[in-house]
Amino acid sequence: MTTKKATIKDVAREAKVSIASVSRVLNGLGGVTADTQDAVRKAAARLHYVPDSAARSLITGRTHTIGAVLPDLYGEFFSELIRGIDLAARARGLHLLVSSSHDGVEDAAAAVRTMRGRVDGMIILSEFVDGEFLDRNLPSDLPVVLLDSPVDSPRYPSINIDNIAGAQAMVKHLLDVGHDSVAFITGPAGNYDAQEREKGYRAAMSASAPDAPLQIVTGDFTEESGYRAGRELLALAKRPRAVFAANDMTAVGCLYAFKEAGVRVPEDIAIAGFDDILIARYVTPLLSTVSVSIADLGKSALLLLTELMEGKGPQGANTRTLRCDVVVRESCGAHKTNVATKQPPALV
Amino acid sequence: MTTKKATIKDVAREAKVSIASVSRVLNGLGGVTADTQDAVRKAAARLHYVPDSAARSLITGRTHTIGAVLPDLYGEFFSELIRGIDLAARARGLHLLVSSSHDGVEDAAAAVRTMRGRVDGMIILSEFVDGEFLDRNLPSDLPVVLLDSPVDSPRYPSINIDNIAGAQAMVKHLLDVGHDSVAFITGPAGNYDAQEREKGYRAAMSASAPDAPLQIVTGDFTEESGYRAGRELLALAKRPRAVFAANDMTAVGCLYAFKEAGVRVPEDIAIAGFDDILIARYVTPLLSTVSVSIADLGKSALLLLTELMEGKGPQGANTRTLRCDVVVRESCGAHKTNVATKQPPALV
DNA sequence: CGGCGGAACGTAAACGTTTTCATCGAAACT
DNA sequence: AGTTTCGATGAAAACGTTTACGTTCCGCCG
Repeated sequence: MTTKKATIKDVAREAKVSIASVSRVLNGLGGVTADTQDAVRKAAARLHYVPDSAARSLITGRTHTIGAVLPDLYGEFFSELIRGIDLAARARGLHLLVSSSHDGVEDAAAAVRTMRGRVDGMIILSEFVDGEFLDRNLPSDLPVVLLDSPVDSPRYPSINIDNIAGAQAMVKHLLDVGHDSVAFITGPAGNYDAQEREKGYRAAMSASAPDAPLQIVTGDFTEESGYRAGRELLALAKRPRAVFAANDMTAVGCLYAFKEAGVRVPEDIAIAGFDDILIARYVTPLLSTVSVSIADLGKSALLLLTELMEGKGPQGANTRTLRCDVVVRESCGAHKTNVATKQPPALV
Repeated sequence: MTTKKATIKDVAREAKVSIASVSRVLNGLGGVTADTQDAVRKAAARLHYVPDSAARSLITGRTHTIGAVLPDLYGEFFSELIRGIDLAARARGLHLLVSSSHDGVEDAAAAVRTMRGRVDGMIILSEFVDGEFLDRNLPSDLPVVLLDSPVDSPRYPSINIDNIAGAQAMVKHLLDVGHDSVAFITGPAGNYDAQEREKGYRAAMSASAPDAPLQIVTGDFTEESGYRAGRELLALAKRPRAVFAANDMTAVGCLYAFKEAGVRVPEDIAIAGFDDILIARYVTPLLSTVSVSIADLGKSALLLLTELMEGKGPQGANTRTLRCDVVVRESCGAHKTNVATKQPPALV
């Protein structure tokens, strides 16, 4: 329809006012007669005027865009995380610039740097970033919120999942149900979440079953590693009564190993995971796990970021923690109270 | 570290040259002595200079950003789609601005409009858009690629999944295996994909089993609707030998309905779905389905978009179609000759 | 030796806004 | 009525780039 793109000058001419007045009207700054407002609005509509965001950014220094840096976009976790961020961002009129799939620290640095100047703030979830990394790659005045990061610096507030408490609660649950020995399948060596979950396992064991031996086999968050770990556990002289895996995919792999060997779950060995991925509701038996409200994580992150962007320093603690909940299904061998949990997640 | 943000002027002063030369060097335009180049590069590095993208966009009219408009970000499909787009975009040095979760046509229009001027091109997947919608909400010179859309306009090229062929192939497979009657569970009434898949079903039936009755029950892509549809099918006087569901979630719901009723799958009734979601590999029996390379869809879309952005009109047809493949697992009751080897190592 | 072409580089205009400042008239005090 | 105050408005500067256009200088050919 529009032949060329209309600028603020065109609108001013059309409305027979100055460009300053047009700007005032369109930004709702006040100090303009109702008549002028009307004239400007009409003219703008007539010309299909849309303010040029580049010019606006140039002079105001704000982009109304926030950046999300993630290690990947695939999988439930990131998918839902970014959805939570996007929803909260749109509610505030902010755009979302995403960047993912960083193979190494250099790749991540490049991603972060190219976002510089294009965003008003960033939400970063990456194993590669630490305080020094940020100091080096970002302007000191750019608000940043870290997700799921061990960094504890006053300059960079972070929001973490309460892995320790969640893991601890699940292991305690397994013990309470009557499983006197609980083994643990670890996650990748360097992974922060995995380390925290192991801490929770150790804490629960030493608190509730100080005499039971600690049985720990290594995994790496993949289903395959869970399968291997399952076979390893079966080969043990003294089999554990229950297994707590660092995440759900590992638990599922372990489950298949047991099934294959004819070991019944949960009658012979109980299994529990962490994350509450969708699959947990579709395997047989239904997988007990620890659930995290990932969308909430994204939303909280964006909220904190906007506070930062509005100049409010991080109020209160600079590290917030997100609660997680034990979800009892079938695989942990507890009484089958709530089977209704296999419903798909209709809405959030 | 840096006290203030350095501008091109600062670099020019530091290197004792003009800003024009700085620009030339940094953009690799040539016409500059090796000496000057060196001086500029050194100065820029010393000051941690990063060009202001807003100023650059203002004068060049390019943002090096592409926008992705999706109905949602949740679920495997969108998750992987956006990942494919992001990967391809980064490979070309383009940024990705996402916008999702549009409840209605007005919401979508607002999203599309606010992106105007912030992006060099857009990839749109939305049931709300048609040619008229785009004409109304977008500048006529903005390159756009439509995904999975019935719009067939020379101005707006689109990339579609070959739903018809995929559905047709799957239904033919079910018939070939020996199931003489195949029922169909539909998707949401207005959904384009769902309609195409139904067409495929009808085509296969009339081609390979013209005498068999068409048994069609309605669903809406949700697991619950599949469950209801399953019960409906069981109540039928003449039960079908096989069921083809418009998507995997529906198929899974149907599967549960059968299981609950003591009907064996695939011995009593075979089931097949569409999409090849992750869950298809975890239900019992393993779900046969039609797989689509979603990441490829995203990648193709971005490729086409970049061609458009570089001025090349849509070469060849303005509608491209992406192939899909029948994945034979257990639920369709075929002989387990070709158990695809791309499965996770779990259940064998 | 004079003019000429071209390479290297600088000056300044342009991009489309926001915002400060000045101007002007009218309303509101004394 | 004179002065002040204030609200509405416009002119112009500023934001940080890219780029068209000059300028300078050098080597080269006639």
